[in-house]
Amino acid sequence: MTFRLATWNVNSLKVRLPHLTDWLASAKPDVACLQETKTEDANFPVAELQAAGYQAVYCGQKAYNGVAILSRSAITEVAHGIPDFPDDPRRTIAATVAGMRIVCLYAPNGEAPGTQKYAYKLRWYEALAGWLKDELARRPRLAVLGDMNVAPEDRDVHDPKRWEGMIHVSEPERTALRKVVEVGLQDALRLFPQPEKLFSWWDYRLRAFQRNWGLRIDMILLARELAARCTACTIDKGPRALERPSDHAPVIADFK
DNA sequence: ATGGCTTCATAGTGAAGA
Repeated sequence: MTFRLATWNVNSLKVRLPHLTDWLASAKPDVACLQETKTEDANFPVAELQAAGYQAVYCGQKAYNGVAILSRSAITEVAHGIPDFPDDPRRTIAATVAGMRIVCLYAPNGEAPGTQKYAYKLRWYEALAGWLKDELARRPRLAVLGDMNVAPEDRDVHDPKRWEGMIHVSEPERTALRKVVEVGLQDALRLFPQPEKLFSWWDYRLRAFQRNWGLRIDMILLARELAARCTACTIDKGPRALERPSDHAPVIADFK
């Protein structure tokens, strides 16, 4: 039996619903984690996704943030927020699907080094690492998917010199992400040989997508047991090339 | 490349994203 996990920052579920349902029909993920739904729970498109074959758990708000987990099979043990972290909870949702613990994340943007939002991003990451360490100890079949808002290495940046020290690339952010990975996770994309210049986000401006001026900030992180079963990890640039796209592309991982 | 979109909340523009 094979299994497909995916993550996609849709940048407004309302605007992107046609792209999402088309993509679900073609990519056929068993589980899809969504970020930046920007949708209050009362307005979540439950019926449309049900018609597409997916049940959903979600936690959203008006205008900003919002996360969801879609699944073809039953979703249980839903949890919101990072335990013991006094934060608005609409950046994380976790659930159990098919014996796997799925954590869906929308990491803070951070604005720029030196700002309050940047300090909050680093605090959020520290709390995340603590939570995931406990989660992994309790649930070894752990998969963490989402928009991490950090490009982990220079090869994940189209122009590292240009981006040096900037938001998404600064050393404190990279250290913060590395501490999350080091609780016992592996970056699924790097389990396999990949082409160079592989990104998951491109600025809306300046025809950045056409020029492949991007960053790899969306990822799938796997506990050892799941990494051992992972057969492929790819970034699906298809939806980014459509009219009125999300600025992010989906990341997909396959399992045997 | 030094911002030149896009979204949302609004009812003019401004905030925020990355």
